[in-house]
Amino acid sequence: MNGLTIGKVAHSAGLAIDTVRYYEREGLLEKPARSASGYRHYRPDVIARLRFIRQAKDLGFSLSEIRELLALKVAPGKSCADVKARAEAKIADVEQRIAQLNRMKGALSKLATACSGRGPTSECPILEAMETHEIRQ
Amino acid sequence: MNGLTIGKVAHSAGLAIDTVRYYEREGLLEKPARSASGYRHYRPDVIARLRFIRQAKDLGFSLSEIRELLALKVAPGKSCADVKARAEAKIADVEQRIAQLNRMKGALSKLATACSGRGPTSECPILEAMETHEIRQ
DNA sequence: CTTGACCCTGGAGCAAGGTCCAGGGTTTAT
DNA sequence: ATAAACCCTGGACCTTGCTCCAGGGTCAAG
Repeated sequence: MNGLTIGKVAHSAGLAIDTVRYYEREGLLEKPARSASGYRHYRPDVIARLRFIRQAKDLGFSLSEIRELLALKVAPGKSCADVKARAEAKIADVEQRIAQLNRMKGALSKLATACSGRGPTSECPILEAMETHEIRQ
Repeated sequence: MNGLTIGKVAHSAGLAIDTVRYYEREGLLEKPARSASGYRHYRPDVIARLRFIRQAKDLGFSLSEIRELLALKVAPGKSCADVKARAEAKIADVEQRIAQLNRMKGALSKLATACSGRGPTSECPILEAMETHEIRQ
């Protein structure tokens, strides 16, 4: 057995083996080939996929949102307009998140510089950010 | 009873009443005043606080991270350098997230324009983003 | 040819973050 | 003065996203 076993891909992606099997069950990963003895055998590109999943999760996407992101691909020929529309919706969502994070960053910077300054600063500048716009509808 | 009851603040923040009580138990919200009959009675600024919590959660912060963010305030006089250091650490984290999201956005844009073009596009351009850098340590 | 490191399945268990009663008071509109 | 709409507490229950066995094969090194 000289290929990519589950232990190897899990390790390269920084995940537990059980997590990889869990993602397979949840449909985030397609079922891999099996060796004669039943061992899972992966193609090298699943590692990138697993890393993507991990990072998207850290960014606050749920597994079903990630499933949708991964499903967005140009299946040559059909439903092209549909793919485009969905991609654009995701882009809008991502932009909202970025905007929120920028507001939060602004508040944090204000807080960080408040110390050096002298005047009284607002009790909790964090709350001044994020006042407008919503995420996820 | 003409003040802000739990139902009113929950509704204005877009949360369920039970969730507001839950946040109180978890220490994200300080205990409000009570009416003679035991009803919670809030000051108007909790609404901003609740909205902040909701949005930070949507951005992928856990309740304990949010608790830390809310605790960052200039307590006049002491531990100022400490507050500053913690704020700067949060800023770095936020910047990482923004960078990740920008990469994801780039991949999505590529995907959205791929349709209009003609050449064969990579099977799943999403995976090309996010290749580098980690979030949360 | 055995010992240790891996892999398999199925299912229980767990932490976070809510959500939902039951059972019982309070307020307000009519 | 009574129904409808709220609020209270305490505790059970639920969904997500893992994580951890038990019980049993497989593979590589010495």
